This record gives sequence, C-alpha cells and structure tokens, in this order.
Amino acid sequence: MKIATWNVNSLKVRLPHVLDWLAANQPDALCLQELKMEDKAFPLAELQAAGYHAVYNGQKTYNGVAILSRAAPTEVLRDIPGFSDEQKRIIAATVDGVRVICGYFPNGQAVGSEKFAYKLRWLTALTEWLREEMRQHERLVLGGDFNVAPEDRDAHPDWKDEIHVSEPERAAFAALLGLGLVDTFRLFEQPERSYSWWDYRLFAFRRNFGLRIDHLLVSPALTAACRSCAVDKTPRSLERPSDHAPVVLELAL
DNA sequence: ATGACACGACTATCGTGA
Repeated sequence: MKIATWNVNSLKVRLPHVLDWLAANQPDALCLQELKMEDKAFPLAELQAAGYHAVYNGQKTYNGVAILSRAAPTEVLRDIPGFSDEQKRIIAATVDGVRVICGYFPNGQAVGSEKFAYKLRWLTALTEWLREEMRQHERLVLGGDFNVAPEDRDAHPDWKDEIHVSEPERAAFAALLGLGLVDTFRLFEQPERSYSWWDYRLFAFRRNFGLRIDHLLVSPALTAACRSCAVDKTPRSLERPSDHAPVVLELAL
C-alpha cells in the first residue's frame, strides 16, 4: 500500500500536476492540503476519471484538505471533534482498513503572535483527539503539512527564523510521537539535507534552501510494515510548481 | 533592514504563506 501527502498550494492551479503525478505514481491514498477552494469547486469528475475516490473539506481562499483513494473511503470525518474552528484543516477516512488522517497544520506566522498561539492550541486539540482515534483504529496514518521541522537536520542551516523550528512547536511534534506515532521518514536512510518545502523566492529550490515540514506518521501497529518513505522532488521542478513536494510512504500491506 | 514569489480576493493592491 502506498500513501502520500502533498500540499498543492491551490488545487485549481495544480490539478494538472496532481493528475500527472497520480498517473505516474499510482498511490492507494493521497492526502492533499491547501486546496484554497470551496467544496462546490472541487474537481471531483476529473479525479474520478483518473480512478480515484475523493473526500474533501474545503473553504474559500485558504486552507482546505482532501483524501484521494483507490478504494472507497468510509467513516469520513471533517474537523477536530469538539474543537471550534472556522478553518478547514482536517479530514479523516478509513481506506483499506487503514485510518488515514490528513492535516494542514497552522503556519503560526511568528513566534509569540496570535496565530502562533492558535497553532499551539490547534496542536493540543489534535493530539488529544488522536489519542482517542488511536484507541479506535490500530492501523493509523497521520499525513500532512505539519508546518514543523522536528529537528535541526530538518531545516537548512541558514534558516534563521524561529517559526517552524521553535521549542514549543517541536515540543508539540514530540507530543504526537509521545502517543506512539512514528516519523516514517526517519525509519530509512535519507540524503543529507532532505526537505519537503522550498521558498518560491531567491532560487531556494535550486539552492536547496528548504525545510522538512511535510510528514507521514504511523501508529505502532504499522511500523513494521513500512518499506520506504521518501520525498519526491520531481514535481517541484515543473512549471508553476507547488512550493511543497509530495512525500511517499510504502507499506507492506 | 527589507524584500524577494505565488495565490486568491468585490481588478489593485494586500493578506497570507513558510
């Protein structure tokens, strides 16, 4: 089973890239973030024609998440239960017996800002909900744009800003690991300076000035089944790319 | 020190992203 995550930075603009990538990679499930569209604009027909089911939780201009899958998704859930939030950042569905949770974590803007406080509140709510979700679903994958680079090696040495690498954000990421979730990328040998996002400005991709902030975490019951996890940098070189690259996890399921 | 680039929004600059 192949599960991937990709922040597409507007599904309207990126749909051709997504369709090409699906055809080339044939994932069983793909988590998408930053759709930046309302549900009524979701390109369901095009994705169905490509052989995929889709469930989505969209909003105008900002945020928006979706799960595409070969098999029909069941037990679809939108938003973190009990957490009052206008922003559409979570969708969950069960695919082939695996609970897939797709998240677009808040950016946080600047350490100490109101948006930063929201980011930490959101992370706390997510963690508490996941604790319960993991009780009900032994096989669980949490994929998405976490907007946190968990360790120093996950940020370019010249990344001077505090946001995405601050102690409170990393503590919140560690709390997810504390639930038993495993960062599958680190189960395998990886190239030096592996990142999943590069700024559009200043030739950042060419210079590999990036951050590893897109992750695929699995529950303990799935850890032994992991066969590979890698960043696919290919789409980042296309015309009008997303600033994020897909991350792909292969499971022996 | 600031901005750079991309996207969407009541098309004209601006909020937001990371």
